[in-house]
Amino acid sequence: MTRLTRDDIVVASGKRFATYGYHGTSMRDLGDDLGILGSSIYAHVGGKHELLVAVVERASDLFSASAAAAIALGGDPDDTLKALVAGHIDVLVDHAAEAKTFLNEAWFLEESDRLHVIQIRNDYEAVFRRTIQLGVDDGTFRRGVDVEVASIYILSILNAIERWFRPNGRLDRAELATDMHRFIVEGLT
Amino acid sequence: MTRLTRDDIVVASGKRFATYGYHGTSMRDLGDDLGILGSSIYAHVGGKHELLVAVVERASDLFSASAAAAIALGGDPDDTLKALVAGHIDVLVDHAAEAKTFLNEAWFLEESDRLHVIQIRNDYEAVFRRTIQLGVDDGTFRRGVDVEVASIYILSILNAIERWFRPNGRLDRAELATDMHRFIVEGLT
DNA sequence: CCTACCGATCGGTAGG
DNA sequence: CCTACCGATCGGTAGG
Repeated sequence: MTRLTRDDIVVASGKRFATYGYHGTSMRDLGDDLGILGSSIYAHVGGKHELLVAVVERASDLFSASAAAAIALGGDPDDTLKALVAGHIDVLVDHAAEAKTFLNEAWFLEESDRLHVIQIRNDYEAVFRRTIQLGVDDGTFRRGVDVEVASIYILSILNAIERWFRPNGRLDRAELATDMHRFIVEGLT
Repeated sequence: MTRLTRDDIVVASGKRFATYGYHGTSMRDLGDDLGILGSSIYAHVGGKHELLVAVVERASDLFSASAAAAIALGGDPDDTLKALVAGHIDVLVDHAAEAKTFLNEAWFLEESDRLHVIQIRNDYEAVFRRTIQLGVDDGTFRRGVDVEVASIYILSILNAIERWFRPNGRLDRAELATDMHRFIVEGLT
């Protein structure tokens, strides 16, 4: 047994926060997961809230990087949309705990940290909005689409993945991305 | 000041649970909201978990009633879908606290209550699945739609409403229902 | 519904 | 990272 790093503790925090919530997790619970005492965690971090900040920050970095990568790919608006959908799924599947904590527990951050997260989420959503707007402008998507609301619908479908998708289920992530993109573009008809 | 009823306490619990979560709510917080002591709540209920059960039960009754009403309306699958969407929006808007608690905190119910809620959610989702399947069968919706996944997408969009929709915002609930139905049926194109 | 509590657990600290 | 704690708060109860 080698010594734990701050990273180990942040990873374990993410798992606990994702499953039981920030308020449903005690420092002693966390210590149990790590094989140390709850009080020993304070050798690595200043407090419980700092762990929430660290977990949420990881997730927001991943989402931001995904959006940047989708833009960097180039292509028409529909290509960008495809990349945004696949990238979002990747983050949710590969970093489920951090993403769940980001989506569900960020509300419990202290004021300034919470505002910062809202800012990052808004920047991320703006990439979706701009992509759809470009698609409406060039005729890829239909005129009259409410760009703002459509972006929310798309992100709603994407974010809900953490509530039902299991990597070893009937669909793999590539099939999910394809099916979801088709639903977003064509709907039920 | 007249005496409080059990109902008053359940309503206040829903609001607290929706905003701060079950674990983020103490009996003393609840008492403060109601103008009584936390310990006085035990004159009306057996325990904190009982309040969560009561709040979640209200929401599940409302969702079940909405699905039953949509079915009772009759009409073709697309009419039923419209009614399901509008009914779900009504529950989320008119009973926001209970619905949020149902969607986000039911996980913290005790085993048997949690399984019961999962059963009710599954029955509710089954109404969506059957409606879409009927639409695929009669040609209203396209062949090849993954009925199970499409139902999840639709419910994802619907459930996320509690995270962004404000009744006094740019859209009213009728506009939202119309826009959402169109997005579900036609997508972006 | 309040008074007056209870034991358990919470986040966190001093010192090693 | 542990020992040995701390004050605060938790869900809950007995008795009125």
